[in-house]
Amino acid sequence: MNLYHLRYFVTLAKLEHYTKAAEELCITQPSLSHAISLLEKELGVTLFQKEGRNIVLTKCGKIFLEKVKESLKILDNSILELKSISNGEGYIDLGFLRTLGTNFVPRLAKSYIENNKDKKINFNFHTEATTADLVKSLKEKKYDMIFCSKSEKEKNIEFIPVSAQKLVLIVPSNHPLAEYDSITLEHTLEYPQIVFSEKSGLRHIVDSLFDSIGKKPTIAYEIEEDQVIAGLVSNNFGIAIVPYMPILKFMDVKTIEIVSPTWERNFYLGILKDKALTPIAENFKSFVTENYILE
Amino acid sequence: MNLYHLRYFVTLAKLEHYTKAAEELCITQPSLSHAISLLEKELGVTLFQKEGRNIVLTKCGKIFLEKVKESLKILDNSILELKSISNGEGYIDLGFLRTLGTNFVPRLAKSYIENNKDKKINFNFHTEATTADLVKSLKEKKYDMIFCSKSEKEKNIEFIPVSAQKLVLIVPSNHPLAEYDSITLEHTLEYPQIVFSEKSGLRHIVDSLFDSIGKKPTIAYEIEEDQVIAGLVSNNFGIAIVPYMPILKFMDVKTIEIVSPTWERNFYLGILKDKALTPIAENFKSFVTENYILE
DNA sequence: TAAAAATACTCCATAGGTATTTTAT
DNA sequence: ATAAAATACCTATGGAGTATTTTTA
Repeated sequence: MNLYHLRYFVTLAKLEHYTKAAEELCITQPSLSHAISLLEKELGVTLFQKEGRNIVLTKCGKIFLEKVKESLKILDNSILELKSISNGEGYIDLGFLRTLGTNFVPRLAKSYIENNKDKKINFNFHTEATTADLVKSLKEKKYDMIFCSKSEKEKNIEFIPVSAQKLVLIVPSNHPLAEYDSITLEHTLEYPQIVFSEKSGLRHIVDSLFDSIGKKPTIAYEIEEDQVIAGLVSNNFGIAIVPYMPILKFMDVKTIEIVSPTWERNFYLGILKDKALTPIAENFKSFVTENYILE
Repeated sequence: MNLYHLRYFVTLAKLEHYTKAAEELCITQPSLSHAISLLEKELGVTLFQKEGRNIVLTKCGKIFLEKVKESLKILDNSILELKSISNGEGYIDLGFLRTLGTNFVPRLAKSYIENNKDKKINFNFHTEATTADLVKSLKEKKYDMIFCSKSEKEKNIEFIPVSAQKLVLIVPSNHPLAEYDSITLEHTLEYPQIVFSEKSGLRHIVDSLFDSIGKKPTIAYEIEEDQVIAGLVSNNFGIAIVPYMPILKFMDVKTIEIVSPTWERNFYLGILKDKALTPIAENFKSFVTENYILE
């Protein structure tokens, strides 16, 4: 038996005519005749019988036809899928730190999809709390690649620097601090602050920065979303310490660099060195390395 | 691509080891290696990658594996089914007159199944009201064969005589009529009779027999089941006219031939002359022709 | 007699084999 | 040094072709 023979069978069953089927299959009538008789011999049943000078499917032929069609359909769909994958379509399993999920990753994915509008591309987004967790999952092949911090000890993961995330102070544009371009954390203490809610990983980071200078800010509001915080700041609800994000340029807030204590978080694209990437993952990697912007 | 290649792929995916997989497949390692690389070339993606000195499935390999397994399972099951059919297993689509469904067909089918206990055999029973209907369906290939009356005009149907069904009178063994071996319908009139209920096709037949002599019997009971009628007769509830059936020999009733008016119904096994029968249908035909009993 | 399928044979593509090299532990 | 896979090359099976015969409307 042979895949071609099965396809011959399906076509012959459809047309119930050797000469026409052979023509459609681009083979000769005797070849088709021979192929089908081999199939019948192997199965031990007759699939077609003569009726006058034509042929018709037998009962066994009908039983077989149903299943062969079903089986070939699954196979052919899968082949098509793989061919589309080889053409750079398909999906990427992307793992990343939750903190990158609000801004960096969505923007990057959107931009990649827009740069490949002709292709069917999907992302499966997976977030985890720590780089260690991400690295573990990456090694288990759960993800094609991850966005995370650098882990020096992982020798078989390639870490490509992608983006540095800094903390900045944002204040309303009419605020007394708005005249500064840089500032120390100490100077923020006299104004009520809008901070990230306890749920956010960033809350912990900002808290420990204040701990490092042995002070606590006055909390005006606790909010989850960074953009909402920026919105409140621009409307005079307080000042806030947030990760730098491009959208701040377009909002009515003053963005001020924090010079002491400094905090900077560098992010990397992590890929298993010896793992064969799918074409789409390879493309995405190229896209990221060619377009990564250290803001 | 090739069915063998797909099977090679599944085995290799299972073992993730060329040498072992080649051994299990009874081919050499380079042949397997070559076959898989052909498959990869055709699909345009890599299915396996080296990991140390061994190999593992890639993401594409996993996607493909699922579908190939699914597809081959359907195909292999169907091949097995056809092989079992070629071995005389499977099912027979049997059409017959409703009147034969109470006795003749069930007994015959049961007997055939018992004669082929080693094989998985099933009957799909289909009843229709008239021989004309059955013949129509047979020609439409709805049935493998039918049990019906003879239709002389159907030249491309083979009618094999199978069983002649006669009407007989049954009376309790201590009944006055029990001394006779044959009788006319006229002589039954003076005793109350157990007759088939209106639902039964036989009621109509018996009624028209009485019509032909211009009389009506005294009805004691109306019953659907022929065996129940025989049971009532043996227990002195009345006498009855029923089709002859072998079980009467083993019941406490006297069976008396009706000599006037006579009624006999001959049944035939009808098979399309130019239709290829499945092995099981062929077997069943032989069984019927070798064992048909004209009682 | 003409249309269709089956049969007989011939040939070449390719699946699979043998020998060897490359790669990684 | 050894286990594993890849590569190069060769052989032979069987799938498909050509020519012809058989079947039936």
